[in-house]
Amino acid sequence: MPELTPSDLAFAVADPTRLRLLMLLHVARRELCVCELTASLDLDQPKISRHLKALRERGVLSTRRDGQWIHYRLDPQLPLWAIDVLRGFADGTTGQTPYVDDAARLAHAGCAP
Amino acid sequence: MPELTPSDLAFAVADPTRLRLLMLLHVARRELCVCELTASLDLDQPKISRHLKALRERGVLSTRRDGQWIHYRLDPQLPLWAIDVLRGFADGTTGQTPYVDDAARLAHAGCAP
DNA sequence: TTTTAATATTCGTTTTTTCACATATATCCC
DNA sequence: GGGATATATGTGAAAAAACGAATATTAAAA
Repeated sequence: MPELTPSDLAFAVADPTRLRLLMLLHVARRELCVCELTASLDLDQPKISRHLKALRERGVLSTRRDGQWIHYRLDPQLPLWAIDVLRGFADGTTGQTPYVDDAARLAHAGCAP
Repeated sequence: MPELTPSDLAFAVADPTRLRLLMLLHVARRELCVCELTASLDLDQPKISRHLKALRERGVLSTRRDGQWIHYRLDPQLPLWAIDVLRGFADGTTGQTPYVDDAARLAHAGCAP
């Protein structure tokens, strides 16, 4: 587990797709599988997987395997300052496009185990 | 003045030099001129100016001309969520390299008007 | 054991971003 | 006006990042 640096988190949020993933995981307040994330953002699966890998490698997300599903969540060991940063971004994105629509699609995504 | 979006702020912090500039302005809690910023980060002036321009164009920083000096500060109209994000990053960088050294050099930078 | 579903990775390309270096602008002071 | 200081910008080249499409891996189910 690499130590999370501010630059790591900055890189994490700098890409639009990664920011959407993080905001969705933050507002959902639970782990989500790749198919839920793919359905919510309405993007192709390899693209989602590649960004998830970048987030996991830098220690922002952690995973749990459950059969053929892999569940992603915000790393439970995130330092407090990182949680504060994510909450700040969440405040800035509430009510905005495309984050609202992502959350709406998640509510109807019927692919989880 | 463009509206600051979360993606704008994410881009702002994503580059190491820009993050150092923002952290320095945040901890200094006052406007700083380009020569102070250049001396504190110990980087060449065109590089600093270029990053400052990017930050100003996206609404993160604002400027005040004072003769031949141009003073940069965190835009006083930053939304609350953006201030929270910057404070989070500031918490994550306190005591770390190179941010500590930047602040130390600022204390001895004798170039301001 | 073949098939199906979920997820990950490889590869070559394109786009984006950053950089160094030179030069330009602007202001002040003489 | 001419020199000195502070700051900004123009220009390619180099580096980094993201991409689409095809394919590989893994586990469950039939």
